[in-house]
Amino acid sequence: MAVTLRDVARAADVSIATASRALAGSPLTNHATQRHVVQVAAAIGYRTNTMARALKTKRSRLIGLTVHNLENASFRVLAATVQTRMQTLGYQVILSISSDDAEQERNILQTLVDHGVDGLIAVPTGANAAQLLAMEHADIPVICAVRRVEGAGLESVLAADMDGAYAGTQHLLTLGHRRIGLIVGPSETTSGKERLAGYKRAMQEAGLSVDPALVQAGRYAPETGVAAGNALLAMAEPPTAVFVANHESSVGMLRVVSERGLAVPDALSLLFYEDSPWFEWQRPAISVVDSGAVEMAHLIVDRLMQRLGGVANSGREYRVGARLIERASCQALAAT
Amino acid sequence: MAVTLRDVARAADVSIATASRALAGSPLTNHATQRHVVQVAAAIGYRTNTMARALKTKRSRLIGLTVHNLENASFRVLAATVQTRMQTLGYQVILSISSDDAEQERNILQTLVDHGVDGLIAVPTGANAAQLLAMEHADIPVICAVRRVEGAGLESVLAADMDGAYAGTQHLLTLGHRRIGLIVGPSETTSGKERLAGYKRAMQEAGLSVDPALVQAGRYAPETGVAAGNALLAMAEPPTAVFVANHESSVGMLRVVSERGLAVPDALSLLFYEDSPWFEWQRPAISVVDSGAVEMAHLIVDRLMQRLGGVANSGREYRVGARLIERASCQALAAT
DNA sequence: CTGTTAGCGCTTTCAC
DNA sequence: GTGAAAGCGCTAACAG
Repeated sequence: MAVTLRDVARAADVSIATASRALAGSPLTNHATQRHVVQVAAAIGYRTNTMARALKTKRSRLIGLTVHNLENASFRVLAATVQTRMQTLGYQVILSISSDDAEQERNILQTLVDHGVDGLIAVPTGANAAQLLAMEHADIPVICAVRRVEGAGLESVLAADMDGAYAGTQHLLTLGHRRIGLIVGPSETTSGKERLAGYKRAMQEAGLSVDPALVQAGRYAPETGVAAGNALLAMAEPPTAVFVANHESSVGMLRVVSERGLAVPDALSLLFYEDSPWFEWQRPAISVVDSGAVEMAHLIVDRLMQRLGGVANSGREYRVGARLIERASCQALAAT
Repeated sequence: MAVTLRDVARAADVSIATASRALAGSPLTNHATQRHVVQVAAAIGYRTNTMARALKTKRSRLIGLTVHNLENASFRVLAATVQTRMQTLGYQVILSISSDDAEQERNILQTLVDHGVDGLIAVPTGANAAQLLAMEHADIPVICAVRRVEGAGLESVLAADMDGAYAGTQHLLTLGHRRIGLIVGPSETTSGKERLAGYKRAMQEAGLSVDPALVQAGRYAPETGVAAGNALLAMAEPPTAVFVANHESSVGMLRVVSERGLAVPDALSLLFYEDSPWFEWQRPAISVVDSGAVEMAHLIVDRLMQRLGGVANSGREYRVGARLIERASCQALAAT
């Protein structure tokens, strides 16, 4: 059997209550006994039983983290960063993968509540607003990450997708490009919608009309990249630059470019979205609009810690600014 | 306050013990009362408090999972697969990232024990054998994944790296290649050592001597790929095929090939290790020796469930066979 | 088959 | 400042 507080108390010749206080560093303890107890505890290898403590205090020092998957770079970085930081803050994270499925998410949330998590960081599917709200109501702070839950008043930290797409498009515009292809996510998704809006805004501000044939929306998958890329490059008057604002389809686009033997950036400028180690090592290295997954993760942890510390739900939405990383895949359009 | 077993008992007009049994589906319960209790419990929204149960039963239905990072494809797949399957089996997973650091691993293991995990799946650093053994001793089964802990007698499921490298090399040999470059991991790592051994065995069986200049060992990082790739291709008599058995350096090698303008597979055959979506979408699609991360993950879960079910530690080492996936990057060497 | 009872190991009033 | 005692919500003997 493991050594319990009772053993510590006995060994230190104090009451179990005093032992508890001493270990908790309570201010109502004699400094000398305090040190003594701590020392004895260490000597006999005492470890406080988290289950017992959780049962008593209703604080498990566990937090839940749900993501759609671990393949997407943002989610992966989120998972790694959140777990690493929470660990140093004395919390453990229970990871769950929802596959962006509402039903699965529902089960996960229930289980997480059952396990008494103190807080939740969720990349939500968007479909379980009521349940998320119930958690908040049960004093379990929830922070939405990357995606938002419409009208639930939950704190969320998101990427500044509209600004990012705007900045990316503008970069291409500044380089002299006029026919700029866009490959983007489905318009049902927030990021798909917002990135498209950013692109349109930049185009319009530049006095350009948006050619519908130039914007290709599709699932976040490599296949989208090849279909959209081919559609774009097969046009009678193809774009001189393509902005792939759909991370997963980047590979697909890369394949199309290689199959068509197009030289980047001479024959075609390429700009991707969300950085990945691959892009930097690619030849030519790919310029990207990075959405700041690491920074988002940090902000998320900061927000959760505030909430865990007792700060009320601000219901606020935070945005982490995108950043343009110029590498070698975009070139000024040669003057005609 | 949440609804407790006491509330269920009261509402169903039975004792708290009977309620407990009924909910647990104990065979010592009248079928009618059983159903009644279950029904009442559902009606009033009862959820068993896992902390209380854990305190009593010493079973938390939590398992620990430690990986070096989430970037490596094998670890990532392991994490995703393990969590998904364990969830369906009624367990939650506490994820921890060790960064392949012995000290961090030590802290993590301690914390996991403190949280009362029922079992552990670890990609070990190899440095904390004693602690892992102590866990086994404390009736917490541990399964080592991907890496082994030397002489600890822990159950491990590993990739068949020697066989994989052998098969890969042989594939190239069969294609007529004689000068085959190898980029491999550090010889301090099991996989580095074993893959090198597999390569050597294949070469020797083919009656070829191993040219030391043809084998380049280095860290699992892109940089290794460019350094090693350049070293190989700058040789007076460069290899006609390169086997990159160091996953992380694949990108680096790809860059070198592209910078040198080498046509794959015409001028150089390329074979990678551990599959990644990128390889399939690359043009030409890259052939790989896949180490079967998904299969490993499943076997790991199976083993852990056995152990959790009471089966004793077999101390056995399992190997999941590698599989050659032929795509378009390897070509028969043109007859001279 | 069901109820009573005794804790699991800890925190936290409440007295002293 | 310290101790005694009362549970947190649950399971598991032990009786009946």
